[in-house]
Amino acid sequence: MISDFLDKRSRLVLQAVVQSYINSPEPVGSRYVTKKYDLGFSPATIRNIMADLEEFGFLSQPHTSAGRVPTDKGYRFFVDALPVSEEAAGHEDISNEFINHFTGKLQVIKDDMSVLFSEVTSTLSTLSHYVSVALPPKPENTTFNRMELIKYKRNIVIAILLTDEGVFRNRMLNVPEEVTQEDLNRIADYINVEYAGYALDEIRRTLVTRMKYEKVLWDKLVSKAIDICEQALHIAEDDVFISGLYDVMDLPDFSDMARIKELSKAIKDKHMMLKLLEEFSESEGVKVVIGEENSIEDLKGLSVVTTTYKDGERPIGVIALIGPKRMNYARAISMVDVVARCVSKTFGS
Amino acid sequence: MISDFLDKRSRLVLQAVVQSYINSPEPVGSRYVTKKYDLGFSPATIRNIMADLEEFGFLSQPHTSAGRVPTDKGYRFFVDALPVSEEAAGHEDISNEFINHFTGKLQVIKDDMSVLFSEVTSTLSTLSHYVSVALPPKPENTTFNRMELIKYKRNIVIAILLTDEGVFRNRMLNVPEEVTQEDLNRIADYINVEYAGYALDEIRRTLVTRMKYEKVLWDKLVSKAIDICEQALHIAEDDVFISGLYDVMDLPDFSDMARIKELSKAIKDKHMMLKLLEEFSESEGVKVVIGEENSIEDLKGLSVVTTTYKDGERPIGVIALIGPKRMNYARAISMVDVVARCVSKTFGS
DNA sequence: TATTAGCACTCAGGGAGCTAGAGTGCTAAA
DNA sequence: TTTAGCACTCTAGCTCCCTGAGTGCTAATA
Repeated sequence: MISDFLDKRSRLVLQAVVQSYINSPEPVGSRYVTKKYDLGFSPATIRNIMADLEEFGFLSQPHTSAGRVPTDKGYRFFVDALPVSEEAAGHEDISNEFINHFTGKLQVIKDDMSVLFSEVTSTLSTLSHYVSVALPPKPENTTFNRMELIKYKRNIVIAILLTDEGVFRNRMLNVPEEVTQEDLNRIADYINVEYAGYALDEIRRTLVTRMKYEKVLWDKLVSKAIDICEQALHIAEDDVFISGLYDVMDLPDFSDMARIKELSKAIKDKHMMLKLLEEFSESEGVKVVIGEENSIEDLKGLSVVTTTYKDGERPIGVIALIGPKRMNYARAISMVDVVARCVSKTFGS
Repeated sequence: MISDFLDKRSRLVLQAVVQSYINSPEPVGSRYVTKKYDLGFSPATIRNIMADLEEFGFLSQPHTSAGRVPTDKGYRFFVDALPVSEEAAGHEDISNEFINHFTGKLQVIKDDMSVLFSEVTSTLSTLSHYVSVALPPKPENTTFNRMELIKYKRNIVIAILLTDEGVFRNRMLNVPEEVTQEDLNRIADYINVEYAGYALDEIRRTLVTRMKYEKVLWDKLVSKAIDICEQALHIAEDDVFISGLYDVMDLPDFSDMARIKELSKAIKDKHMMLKLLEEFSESEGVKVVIGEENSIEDLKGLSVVTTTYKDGERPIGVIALIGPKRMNYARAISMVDVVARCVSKTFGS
């Protein structure tokens, strides 16, 4: 445990330094700490403590005559020491009014996943000034409701996949010969009876073997219909919602091109984002990943705050904020948390 | 006509300067022109010509001892003087191989507008290194095919709007009382008979008055169904596809934060983009808008190259590239043109 | 008369040198 | 154990200066 190494005094100083650096990204000097945070020590004492903290790896100096800057380890300590109680965590600046308003807004657009999550990410990034990312419900947690096949033109069929969560996807299928709407109804009925109530990924597991039989029993159209299920089973890259590159440009951390380029490179690769968020798709509560702790190379200079939203008790998708390591963790955590709760409420109803 | 003012010599020099500045964004000196472009004159002569060109407003000097830089008027001359013949316009660097490959790719994904246009914009921005924007087919040019109403859960109905172009939109409707699938079929049949074959915007025009009657004749559900049509009639802001902010960061023109911020601000406002592109939605062929010619404030420092794609002969949507004023117009024009042709081909088939 | 060589002039950009100030570590005193 | 004092370090910003690229003008040239 970190607190084994650090006495109370050191912890206070460390927290003061991190807090100050989060407030404004300038190396923190000993004098500044004594002035701003009334710890009851002289600069000299603070200097000694800071030297110790540096030795332990919590702080570092950009150069000899500069103040101290937190290391990843320093941020980690700071985050772990944040008050965890629901209400104390900084929710106060996110009013109940907002929660009600936002939940109401989501309620209206909940039938369209893409609108819903665009709204979620854009709200989150506008409020936080960090980049926000969201993943729609995972197929593992999505239950097949039924499929509808509609004859569209001569040899084109539209297939619509419905799930209990309301997520649905549609595809156009080219069918070789002409089929009647009655045929289509029969095929859809067959599939619906077979698969209703299964989770999409359960279906996927049995799909490959089944398809061979189906192909024999029915015509090609059935296998095409099943194909759609298959397609709906994977979260596509397009399903990663990202917003806030513009908002982030206001932060001093991204005032030079190199950092912005780095960040946009990271979030441009939606596949990578997907991988990142999936790591956290099962976890409960808000998780914070700081700098080098990140498994993704391009994010090692940044921090990520993630949480899951739920359908009832089951986490079904992920919401995250990506910002500089010196991000306002308390605020980011509470924002992600509040928004996830709103989304959960929307799915619950 | 500009060529009235300028003799051949001046035009050659002007073109050389613009070309050179497009190749690399450094003020062009007289000596450089003589070295690089063999016009058969000494630097002194070039200097005289350049001084004239500056007087006419085609060139300007960042400061006295620097070379010349094109003004908007200079670019305009350059663009107008570009060879217009199809093949000479620089298509050679976009191979037939690419066209075939790309058209094939579009063919596969053409049933999903959002995938289609994401592909179009991302391809275009990756190839050109400029920001690319696209607008899906406009409702004026979209013909109502039919609507399907599917009972989903107890009091939720899914409505699906089909058009001849294959664009369709779906919405969930809350219905107050329980309705049967038969009811829904009857309602859909009614709407389909009434509106089949009309352009979506024609429907919109008659909608308001009709709705009052329908409401009396049928129940609320009908008006909800018509509501969906209404919703589908407008191009929503979400329907503007934009890509390439990352690609553009490699250009020296956007090597400082201010420019990038400006650009992202401009393209963040999708509503504005929509307005911009709609200006060109009826025009034939490729249009170029340079700097101050732009009606949108945030784009006055940039250039826009737009064209339309067609369904048969009718232009139905817009594709554009946004880049620095010193963009490679020849290349941008031919790229936009080629891609629009590919898209047109996809709609035609 | 049109072109060019020559020349004086201008100005941005970059490097050298300097200073101010913030911050440190160490030592010795409280 | 804490603190005051002090010498030391290093960056950021400033000025000064110089270089080089490029100009405009004038006079010579074809």
